[in-house]
Amino acid sequence: MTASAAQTSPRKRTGNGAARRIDADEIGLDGLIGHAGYAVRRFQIWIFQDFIKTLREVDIRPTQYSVLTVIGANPGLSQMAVAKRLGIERARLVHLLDSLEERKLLKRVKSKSDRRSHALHLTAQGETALAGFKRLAAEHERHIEEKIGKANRERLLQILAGFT
Amino acid sequence: MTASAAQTSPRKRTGNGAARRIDADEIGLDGLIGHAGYAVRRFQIWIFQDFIKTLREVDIRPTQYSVLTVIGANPGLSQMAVAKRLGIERARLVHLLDSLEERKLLKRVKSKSDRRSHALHLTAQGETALAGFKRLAAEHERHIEEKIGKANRERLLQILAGFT
DNA sequence: TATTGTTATACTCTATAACTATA
DNA sequence: TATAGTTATAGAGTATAACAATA
Repeated sequence: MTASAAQTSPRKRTGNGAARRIDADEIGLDGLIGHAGYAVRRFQIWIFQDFIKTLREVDIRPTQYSVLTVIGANPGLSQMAVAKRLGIERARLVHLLDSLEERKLLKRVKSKSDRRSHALHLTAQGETALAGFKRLAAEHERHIEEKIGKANRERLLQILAGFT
Repeated sequence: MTASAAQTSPRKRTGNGAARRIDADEIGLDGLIGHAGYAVRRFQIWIFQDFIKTLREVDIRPTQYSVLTVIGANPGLSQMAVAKRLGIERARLVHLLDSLEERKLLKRVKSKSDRRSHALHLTAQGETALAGFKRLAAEHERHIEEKIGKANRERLLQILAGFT
């Protein structure tokens, strides 16, 4: 990690030293270089944008995908359990589930053992749809591989395994 | 950082098999494991929370820090240039600058060469304050090292260097 | 015509608090 | 009492569109 991030780009000579237009790639980041948080944030934005674009045809966003995947793998989970596992506020999960339920991808079933809670299940339609979402998500992962390299993606997953 | 994040927790025996309470760390993520986006997003949330906590005493958030750092390293930048460089919407930057200007950390100076634009500068007070913010930010980076290891943090920065 | 800074609107997400029905 | 789900609200943050001043 060196101190300067400035990629060289052709200097524009305008004849007016003071007013020269400065391109974004000429601007130094100074202390921001070497900040893991900044790099991770920019990378995360890139990843989400690619995910959203790749799954646009099915109108599924990253959080919706994570909710469906976890319920698919653990049928009968309560809303609290899903919220805790994914780090989503339970108040926010209510709305996420509302929209997924309206789209007939999952259903809330009254729990018999604890009548306060709902058991969450994918519908048959939801199971089928999720399989399609997963194929598109795999395509998205390949985009990441193309961007940073297969080995780097693997290494990244190893480094961050503790945060899942 | 091992492959499994599950901390073992005492199983709760209720005598009611069907209704047993499921702890968050018992829930499988299925397809989410192996998704770079999910791991990166969780990591990014952890980093931002630690940054906000570490710089709470000076009331500076990650985006504010990045704006001050870039202006400090490139005095006289226009709002458009800062917005482009950091990937912030120019409409959003207006409000960010408003609050930083109210706090006397920076000032907008009318550009003489292009009277549409403002040249951004730190105030003397802003320079001094930024030095303190940088010390706290460095402390935050050490937290990351403690969390994932020094070598892994370095490797991460290398992998993501292209996104800054 | 195009660009800079600004204002405004809508939608996503986070963070809380409070309410209800249960436990 | 405490918990699960819900509703509501406020503040970030993102995404747009439109406007005035200026290029």
